[in-house]
Amino acid sequence: MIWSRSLVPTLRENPRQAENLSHRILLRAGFVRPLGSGLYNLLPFGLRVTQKITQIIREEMNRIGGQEMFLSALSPRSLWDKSGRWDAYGDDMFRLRDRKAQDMALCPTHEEIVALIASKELRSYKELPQIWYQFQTKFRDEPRPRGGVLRTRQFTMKDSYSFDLDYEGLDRSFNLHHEAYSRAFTRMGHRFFVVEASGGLMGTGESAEFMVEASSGEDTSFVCPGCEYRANAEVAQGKPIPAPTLEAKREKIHTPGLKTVEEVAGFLDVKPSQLVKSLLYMRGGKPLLVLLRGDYELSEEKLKRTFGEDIVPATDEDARRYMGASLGFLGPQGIEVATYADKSLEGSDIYAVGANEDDYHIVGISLSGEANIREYLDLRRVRAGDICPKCDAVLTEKNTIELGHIFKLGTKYSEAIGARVVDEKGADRAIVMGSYGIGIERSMAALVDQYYADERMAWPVTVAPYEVEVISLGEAEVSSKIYDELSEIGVEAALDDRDVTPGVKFADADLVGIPYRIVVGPRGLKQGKVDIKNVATGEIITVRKEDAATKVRELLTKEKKDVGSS
RNA sequence: CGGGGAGUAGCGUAGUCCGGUUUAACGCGCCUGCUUUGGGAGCAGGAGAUCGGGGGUUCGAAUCCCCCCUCCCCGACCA
Repeated sequence: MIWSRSLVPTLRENPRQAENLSHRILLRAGFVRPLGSGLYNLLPFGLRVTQKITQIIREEMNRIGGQEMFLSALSPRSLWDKSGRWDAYGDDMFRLRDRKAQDMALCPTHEEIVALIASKELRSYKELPQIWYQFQTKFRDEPRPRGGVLRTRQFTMKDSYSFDLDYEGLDRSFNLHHEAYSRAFTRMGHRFFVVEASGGLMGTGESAEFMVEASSGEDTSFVCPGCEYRANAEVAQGKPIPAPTLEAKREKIHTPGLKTVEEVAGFLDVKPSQLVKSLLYMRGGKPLLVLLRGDYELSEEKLKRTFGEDIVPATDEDARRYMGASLGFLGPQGIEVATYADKSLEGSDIYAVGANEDDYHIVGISLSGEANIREYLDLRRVRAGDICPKCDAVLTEKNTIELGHIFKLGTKYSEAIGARVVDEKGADRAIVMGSYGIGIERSMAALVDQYYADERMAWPVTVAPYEVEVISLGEAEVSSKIYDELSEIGVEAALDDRDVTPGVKFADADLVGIPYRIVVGPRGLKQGKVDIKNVATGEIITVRKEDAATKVRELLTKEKKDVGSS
């Protein structure tokens, strides 16, 4: 790569719209350019990094027997009607109409497509298991794209799908993906960890996410410092922080207009943890009351997983009809409504609650005495400070970027689309599926978060846009000779031959992050020598100019081996 | 969708509150020439803007009023 003839549009200043680190650096280094909200163009350097990421994943997918395909990004509505996702996807799906007025979707994912292929092409259990994968542009009309390339409306995904006869087979395919992902992310240089996760729109099977800690991360993970427990905030469990027991006689108190936990607790002079939040929901036309300790938040995700997707918050009218009071003054006593409590309330019995009468609360009520609780469930969102569910350490909260997600689907899509095979007894069975995804551009951004330090980037050698950059300080002849030698021995080199001052070249090199640097300048050449710098460590070695190329290759070979084995 | 912020030359900004001395300014970048070259060079000259769009008020609008669009951040939402 000859710099003077290439497009590497670095920026001297921070672009106004870029607030988070990885976005700012990718922009300034000339890797990406925005096109619209959640839309990006990958420029040459950005493309090279994503191609290397892609190739690593491809190798690891092939290693577990994955077969690469390339599926259509455009698909007819009928397929999505079969799975119910034409409706379920809502506004997140890009839809369009063809010239014959047929509804089409720009695929946000490809379960339906692969299930269709399976339904047409797979007949017998003897053809299983199969793993199919692809690198594809996905389209999702996200409500709020953010973080540059971290969450976009069009992005590249490695998605794969496994097809097994039974759930034991699915476990094997799932584990194979777990291994492939671990190897792939390790080779890319990610310092990742794996968390328990939830499936969201995909379904309800077991799933795990591969996370990287990052300041700009938009996911929250809880990590136990004492054991191996790691979970996405959506599913994380924890033992509540113990709350002091409320010492109070039962008393009804006038609390006009006070609805929030802070207002009520402050007025009643109790701790938020001594208050019960009574949250009314409606499911299938029937009311359902959820009780929660005042200092915790409900997890909508857990609520839906426990009671079903159709559960919705009650309106004020619902509250009046079933509870006899407005939202904000509800309590668990003296009512007929089905009541469930979060486990955070188990630690104590006496609490302050809404009186089920507008503008009144009751202090000192006994849940065991007056509330008809059907079951104690895990319904709250865990907080930093909660106790690990598996040991006694205190959980810590981390901002994370989700690199990949592996997910046990089961037969949801194979049933819907009719992907079936006969088993060894000749009986017809729905194929058991799994689905697995890695966001490619996001993986690049996450690496910036991990490897940008001290005002400079240093990509891991396995994914760097180029392996070594030759900086010519007015020494065109020697520089291009070294560059040619590097190219000949198979090292990916960039030659900065521009007619600009040294400062500009060094500044751009710091942004672009090529991990090795050969500086060819008059100072060293007096002794016939050049400098080789390892950008990440800052270590500089001086070698004879004739030896520069082979020395760099040697360093690279060693480092690549280290990355692969770590 | 709720809340906040921002659109002025390729980029970063000032000017906007309080309309007119601004032919819309400054830095960087860009072009030409000379000098310079181990961390974002110096001098001289030059090009580049219908001030996000539309409408209105006014003798006069980047500046005031109305409508619209776009982008960013927080939240809701989200394989």
